[in-house]
Amino acid sequence: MNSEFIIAVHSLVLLAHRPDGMASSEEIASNVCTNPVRVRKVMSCLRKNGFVDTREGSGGGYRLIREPGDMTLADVYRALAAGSLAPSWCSGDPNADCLVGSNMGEVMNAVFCGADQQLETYFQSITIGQMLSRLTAKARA
Amino acid sequence: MNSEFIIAVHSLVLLAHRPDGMASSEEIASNVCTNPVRVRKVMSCLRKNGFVDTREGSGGGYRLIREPGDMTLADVYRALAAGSLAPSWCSGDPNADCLVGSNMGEVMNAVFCGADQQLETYFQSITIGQMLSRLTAKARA
DNA sequence: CCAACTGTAACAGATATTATTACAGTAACC
DNA sequence: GGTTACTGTAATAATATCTGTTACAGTTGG
Repeated sequence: MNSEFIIAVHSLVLLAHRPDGMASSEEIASNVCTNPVRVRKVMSCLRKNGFVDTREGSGGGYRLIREPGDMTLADVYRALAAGSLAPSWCSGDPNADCLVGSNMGEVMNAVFCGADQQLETYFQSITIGQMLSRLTAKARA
Repeated sequence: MNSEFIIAVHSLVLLAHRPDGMASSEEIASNVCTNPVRVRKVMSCLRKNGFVDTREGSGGGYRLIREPGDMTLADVYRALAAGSLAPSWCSGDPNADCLVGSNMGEVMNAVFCGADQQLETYFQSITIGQMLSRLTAKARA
C-alpha cells in the first residue's frame, strides 16, 4: 500500500477538524510528520480530484470542499492508490511451454484485481467524518 | 503485498499440477521465473506450515501434502504475508499536542487491520485447486 | 515590492526487494 | 564409501522503490 494514501487521509481529516477547513502544507506536514513538499504533491492530486481547493500566495493553503461525511476512504484510494495491491513483481513467463508457468501471470492478476475491489468495498464503508469521530473517541478515553 | 505470496501460490499450483505432486527448487524456480534460493526460502516456510513435505538429498524436492481443493489463498496469506498491507511508514506523532496528529497512527492502524481481514476473507474464497482450474480454462481458450 | 504561500523538478539518502555466491547437511545410488 | 543431486541458510551484492531535501518559478495579499 502506498503511504501517500495515509498522508491524504490524514490531511483530509485534519482539514475536517479545522473550524475553517483550512491549513497550509507546512502545518499539515508538521501534523503528519513529513515534509511540506510531499504534502503538496499529495494535495495537488486531491485538488485535481475535487477534494480540496487551493489558494496560492500569501495566507494561502488548502481548504476542504467536500462534506467529511460524504468522502469515503474508497474515494481517496481510487484517487491515488488504486491497483497498488499487486506487487510489481510478476511470476511466470507467457512464452513458457507449461500450462502453469505461461498463464499464471494473467490468472494472478485477476486475483489481485478482485482483491483490489474487495479493499475498495471495505474502504467505502469508512468516511473521513467517521475517522474524525474515532479520533475524538480515542481522545476522550 | 509481499511477492513471496505469489511465489508460494505459484509453487503450490505447480505441485498440484504435477501427477506425483513433486518438484525440485530448481524446477519451480524456472517455472516461476526466479532463483532457486528464493524458492527454497518460501518452500521452507510452507513446510513449517504443513503445506508440503521436503525430501533432501539426491532425487529430492518438495511434495504437496494437502488437498488442492482444501488449501485456500487465505491459508497461504496467513502463512507468509499477513499484515503486509499497511505501509511501513506511519503518520502522526503520539506525543503531538493535537487530537488528530496524536491519535491518527492508532486509528489508521485499526483501519488497516480491518482491511487485512477483508483481504483474508476474499482469499478464503479461492483454493489452489480453483487456481489450477482457471489455468486449464485459460489454456483451452 | 515584499512576504508567504503553492507547483514541480532534480537530486540525495535511506530502505526494501531481488539475485547471487558459498557452503554445510542429507539422502540415493553406484 | 564416494559421488551426485538435492535442501537449508547465511552473507553479500545489485537493483528498485520510497522518502526527504534543495531549488526555483509562479501566485497572491498587503
